[in-house]
Formats: sequence, C-alpha cells, structure tokens
Amino acid sequence: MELSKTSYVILGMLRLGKRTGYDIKALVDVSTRFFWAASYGQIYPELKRLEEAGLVRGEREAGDARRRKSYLLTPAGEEALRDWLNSDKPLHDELRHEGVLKFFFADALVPEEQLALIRRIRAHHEAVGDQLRGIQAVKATERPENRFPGLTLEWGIEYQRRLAEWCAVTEHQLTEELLPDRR
Amino acid sequence: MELSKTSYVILGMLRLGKRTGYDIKALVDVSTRFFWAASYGQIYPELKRLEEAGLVRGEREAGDARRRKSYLLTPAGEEALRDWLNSDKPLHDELRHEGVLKFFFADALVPEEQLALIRRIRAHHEAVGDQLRGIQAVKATERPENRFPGLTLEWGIEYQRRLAEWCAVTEHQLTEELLPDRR
DNA sequence: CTGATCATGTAATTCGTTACATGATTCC
DNA sequence: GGAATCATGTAACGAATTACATGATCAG
Repeated sequence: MELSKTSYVILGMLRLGKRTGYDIKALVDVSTRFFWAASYGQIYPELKRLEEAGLVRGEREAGDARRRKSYLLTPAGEEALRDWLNSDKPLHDELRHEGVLKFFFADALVPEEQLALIRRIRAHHEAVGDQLRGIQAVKATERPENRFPGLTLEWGIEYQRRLAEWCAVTEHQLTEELLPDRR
Repeated sequence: MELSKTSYVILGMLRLGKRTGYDIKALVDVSTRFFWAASYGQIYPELKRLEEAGLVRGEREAGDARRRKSYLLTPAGEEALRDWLNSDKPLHDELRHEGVLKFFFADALVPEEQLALIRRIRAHHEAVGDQLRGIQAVKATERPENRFPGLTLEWGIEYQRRLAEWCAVTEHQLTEELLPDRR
C-alpha cells in the first residue's frame, strides 16, 4: 500500500507519543511546516485511512466531553515509518519561491526597482528566520532523546540566514553599479 | 483581474521574444523549473486565458503545416508583468523537501541508518547541482542584456552546493560519534 | 459571560501533474 | 522508412488549501 508523504508526517509525529489530530496540526505548524506543510483537510481524513490500514490506533477517552480522539502508532505503523526513512527511492524535492522567480525576470526592471525587489526578498528571509528563532526559544526546553528536530531547526535558521546574506551581497553589487565609487 | 504565479512565468518568458507554448515549456524546464515548475496542462490553457485577457497575442504562421501558434506580449501584458515584479505583496515561498522531512524524524533510526540517510540526501543535492552546472554550460553562449537568469542559475548552483556541504558536515559529526578518535 | 483556544470534521475549490490522443517534421 | 523530436491540446486524477459548520472548555 502506497502512503503519501504527508501520512509519514503523521506517523512521525505519533512516534513521539499519543496525539490528537489537532495536536499533530499544531506540531506541524511549528516544525515541519517550513519544509512540509499539512492542513486539517489532510490530517483528519488521513488519520482515518491510517487507522483502517492498521498503522495507527485511535481511541476516544471515556467520559471526555470534548469528544477528543487520540491516536498512537501500532507496531505496523512504526515499521512503515522506518521503511520509508530507510527507503532509497528518489527524494521528493520541490520549491516554489516567488522571490527567486521575480529575480529571474528582473531584467524587465530599472536598476532602482531591481534593488527594491532584492530588498523585499531579503526582508522576507529575515522575517522567516526570526520566526524560526522564535520557535527555537520555545523548544529549548525539550528532551534530548530526540535530537534531530533541533538539528533540523538549526538547519532552517542557517538556510534562511544564507538566503538573506546572498540578497545582501547582490544588493551591494547592484548599488555599486548605480553609484560607482568616487574617491 | 488576479493572475496565478504561473501565468507570470509565461508573461516573463514571452518578454524574451515570440514563443510557442512548447517553447515556453522547454525554457521553463531548463530554468525556472528549479524554483517554479510548470507543465503543458497549465501552460496551454493559461495562454488561452491570457489571450482573452489581452495580455498576450497569439498568431498561427500562415502556411505553417505544423499549426504552430506563437505568442507575444502586448503592452498590457508587459505592464502586468512589471506590476507583479514591483508589487510588495507577501512572496509565496513553499518548500516540500522529503530529505529534510526524513532527517527531522531520524531519531527513529539507528546511527548507521541515520548516516546512510544523510548520504542519500547529500547525493541528491550533488546530482541536482550537476544538472544545474550542465545547464550553465549550455547557457554560456547567451546575450548579456538579460543578466538575471544567469545570476539565478549561479544562485541555484550555490544553493545546492551549500545543502550538500551541510550534509557532509553532519555526516562527519555522526561518524565521529560512532567511531570516536582513539590515539 | 465572553472571547480565545481546543477540537473534529467536511465540502468546495484551486493548483498542478500525468497520461493520453493526434499528427507533422527532421535526422539518420 | 523509422525513431526522435516538435507541437497542441484535453481529461482524469491527485494533492492540498480554504472556508465553513459545530460545539466544548478555559481564562479573564
């Protein structure tokens, strides 16, 4: 049976312990969202399918007026997760970056506009970097048996920093062309 | 009238001169594909819509047995392109990276498997980098009035190189832990 | 008591890919 | 003459988002 990548997000989150669909969404929003997003519209139906497939088990807490339903991984689910992690099938890698796209077409602009565009792109990456650093602060209190989420967050921060830096360098070059050094 | 991002890809490509839908697809596949992909299923219907909107004009060459239809930008199309480039609306920025996703969940693996995973991710980025360098060779003969496509390509190569390098560093760290230095 | 958050789910819609159908031209 | 490529298009499908509906609980 073929699972979507997003279903592995769910399995991976459930490996950390019992979780509701709501919990999973909240976790995704402060972690994998930056390289693999997921919405309620995917998570709830997918939980149902995963349960039918025997990869997760859901239970409503008796007497829980909130009719909350928590899921946990079955052994089959753990195996499916590990199989995916160890699989050497080509890695899905997709980027949709409007900033780079605009940059690609920037010959249509006059130099001042080009500069303004690059500044907007830089501001964007700085803002995302700030967001990630905010999350880092929250996560600072987490347990050490799961080190990879933290490493991934560091990677994300570094990634945004480099993109912003590349903008700064390009910005500098264009400025020099516009206002050549006079000494 | 709201245009999709992909329609700006089309407008941007047509700014470089008269092109058929087929031409645009071929151009996208060696350039924007890496940060904004597009397929025939989008391009042909979108060209029709853009023509109805008066942003492009299409004409079938008389006596062309191949029934080829070339499009070019109208002044309104050029304006729409420039307006988009200068707009300061938030930039769409979306990443779906299965490698990073697996890395995030890698605590479920034993160290040898973690190492193998990182190697697969590195190999992936090296392969994409090679692809981009191949394109660079082809593009080396292009005109200078459009400098930004070339800059973007350099950015892409650098981007892949850094991702691969980050994998190499992490790989090294994990190896050290597995086989601590004995002197 | 009221607004924020917790909580589950579905329906409509959008966006995009893949596969298919069809046929001409070019290169060997 | 046959394979690769040029060329246009559509239909079916899939993946994911957004908006909506509904209601409980919690903090002030």
